[in-house]
Amino acid sequence: MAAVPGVRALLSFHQPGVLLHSFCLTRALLTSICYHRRLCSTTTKSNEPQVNPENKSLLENLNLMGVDVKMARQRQPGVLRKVITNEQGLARFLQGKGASRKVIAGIISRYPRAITRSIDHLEQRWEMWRNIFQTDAEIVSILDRSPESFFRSSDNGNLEKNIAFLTSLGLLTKDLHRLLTTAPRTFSNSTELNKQMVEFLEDICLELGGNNPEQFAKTVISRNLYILIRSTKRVKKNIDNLKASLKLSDSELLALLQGPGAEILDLSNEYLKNNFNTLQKKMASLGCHEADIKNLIISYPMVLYIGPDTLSTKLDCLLKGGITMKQILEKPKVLDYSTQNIMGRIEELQKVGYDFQKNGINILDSSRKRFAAKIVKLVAMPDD
DNA sequence: CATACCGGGGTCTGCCATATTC
DNA sequence: GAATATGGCAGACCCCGGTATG
Repeated sequence: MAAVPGVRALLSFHQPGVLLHSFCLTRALLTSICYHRRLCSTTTKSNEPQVNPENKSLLENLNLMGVDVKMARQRQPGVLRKVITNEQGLARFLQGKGASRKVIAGIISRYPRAITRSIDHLEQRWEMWRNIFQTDAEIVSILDRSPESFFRSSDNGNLEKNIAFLTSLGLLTKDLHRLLTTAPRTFSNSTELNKQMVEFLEDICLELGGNNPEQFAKTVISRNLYILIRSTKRVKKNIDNLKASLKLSDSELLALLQGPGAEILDLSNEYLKNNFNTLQKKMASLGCHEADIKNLIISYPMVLYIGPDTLSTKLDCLLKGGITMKQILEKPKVLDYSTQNIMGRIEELQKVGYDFQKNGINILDSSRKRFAAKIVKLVAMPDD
């Protein structure tokens, strides 16, 4: 089917003609001279070309396709020196899936090795992705977003094993869909690597006295879709740090990890530690006790996800609006909303004379729709 | 009926370093 | 020994609504 035009394109664009050949020699010579000039102080070796020349017809081809060749060269220089490539086939293939010229050019610019994949390979891989996605368009949008996720591995067998493995964990198609959408790299990991993370999570569960490690791993993964593209080293360090800095018991930690705590496990170690320290300082300066900090983090670990600056301005914004730290500690979910959103709401509420002390702050933790509806009512009946 | 509680959902790559393969 | 394959890293929230409850 599509393989035929692919092959034709391949042939028509890479005929090793005489002109091309002589160019290659010149190019090779120049490259070799440059190479030696740069390294002459340390090298006194042969005059054979050390680096193959770039494939001129390939470069022309890519230029015609609108590929950013400079970018491609910077990322994967070796690809541009290959004699046989499949850029035309790839382009046709992707076009057939609904990708625009611009998207295709962007894909090749950012991940040049894509043009080394055969049509058969592409079709097979696409089919496997299509088992999880409803439409080609969804896949195209992910390739546009992150070409590397799709093209980095040439091992379709491994992809198949990954899908089988993830399914065997009890993840449903719906979960796989979310996983592949959010963290497509997971599927290009070696199955071994994914297994390591799952086993690591299961071990953690057992160490902490849990009795359903499989369920634990599954829960953590579906709560934090990035887990599988992080190193076990990183996740382990975060868990250790949380345990130590919060002085958690095993069962407390277990509950935290399979609960809302899963969401912060993939953060970089330094970032998480740093956020913890700033939060601690900030809260201490606001008169909170150590227990308050622990409670806050256990009930709302996402507070550690928020960067120091954001968190600081957000808290200040709430306090300035007449809300107390005690209220925030009781309803930490208000911190979920953007500072801008909170600020706007506080302003609107002040206009209608809303009393946070009397009515609480739950109103800040509601959807736009609900908030707007509430405001309408408050305007109509400002007293109650 | 309004609100409080609670859980779910979207989204997140592009680069560098090292290992492996050809 | 090059090109490829794979692992790892830093980066850094916000929003919605079903449903129990009172």
